[in-house]
Amino acid sequence: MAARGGIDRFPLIDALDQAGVHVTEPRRAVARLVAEQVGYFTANDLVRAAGRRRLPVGRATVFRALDLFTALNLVERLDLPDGGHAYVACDAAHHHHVVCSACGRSVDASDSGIAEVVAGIAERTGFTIASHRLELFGLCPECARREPAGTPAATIPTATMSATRPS
Amino acid sequence: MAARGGIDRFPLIDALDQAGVHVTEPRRAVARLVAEQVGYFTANDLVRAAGRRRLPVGRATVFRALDLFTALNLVERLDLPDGGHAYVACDAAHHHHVVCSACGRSVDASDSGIAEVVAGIAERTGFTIASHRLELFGLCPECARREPAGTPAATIPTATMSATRPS
DNA sequence: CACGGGCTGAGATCGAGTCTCAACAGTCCC
DNA sequence: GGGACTGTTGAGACTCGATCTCAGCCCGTG
Repeated sequence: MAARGGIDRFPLIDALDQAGVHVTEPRRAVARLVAEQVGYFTANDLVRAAGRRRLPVGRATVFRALDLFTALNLVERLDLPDGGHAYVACDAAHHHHVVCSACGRSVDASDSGIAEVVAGIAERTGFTIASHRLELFGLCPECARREPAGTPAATIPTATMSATRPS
Repeated sequence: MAARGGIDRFPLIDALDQAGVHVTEPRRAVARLVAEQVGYFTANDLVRAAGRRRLPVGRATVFRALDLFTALNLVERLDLPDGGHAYVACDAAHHHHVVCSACGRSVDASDSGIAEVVAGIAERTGFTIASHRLELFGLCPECARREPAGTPAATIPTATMSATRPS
């Protein structure tokens, strides 16, 4: 529930504009829904949310918009351990996410230092590394405080984050 | 199926044994199939392979066996860049995978250096990182030689990883 | 030998994501 | 101002990977 009720200008929408993509009403609606999500969300979450609020967006359009956002690096795709997929809104710059497996919140983490690790692995294996993905999961400060280590109360399945980027 | 003279013994099967799990014929069959795979494979690859060779394994059993193997860390689950899922057989020790996107071969890579990166991220974000996973995609030395950088892997022979999947 | 628990297979079912296609909207050109 | 064009949309059918159900079977145990 981020900035709501304001003019329809979100970073997301600005970015669409800048990317030379048509900013249509359905896309705006999806962008708004994305901006309101806390933590990660699935495509179906958006479809349901849109339906609940009678927004003018069809299911296919939600998927298309998410594809578009993903292509523009405005949202990042998560791979849940259960095989499903989810998304998180984020900056366009390449980075990784640390996902709280209790509340689902996701925080950006720069990948400082990983480049060297990747380079090292490339050298050792002889592979030409085209992209990498780093997945981190654990507990955010709040949840860690609420559930001292060891409490298996986490209801949300451990989400694994993946930011695949061409290197 | 090759070695028919004697009891089939694979590291996989030994591990099942040690884990106190029943080593049944279907599980043995799945283990054998897994051991025969080159590179990564999907659950469906195994199902098809089993069917092709008339092995006594049902679809559900393949999935169950893979779950079991995954739980025992005998097999690692990969999230392919295209959102699909695959598996690779591997050691139980923690490590990472470098996957060739042309031939599908997967090589283990020690995670030297990543621990520091993860620690740094944990410190910066305040998260308690429970686990991490790093996956690297690129070209193995052979494929890189065959397809010099820049050449789009138009004719991917075996496993396709980013484009279409054989139907 | 009888019993009980775990494992199995076949098929039904679920559900995420894709594809098709006609209709529509916004933009550009004349 | 009008017409044409291109890109977008929505509804729903469809695909296909994955899971669930459930009765039957097998193995180890007492």
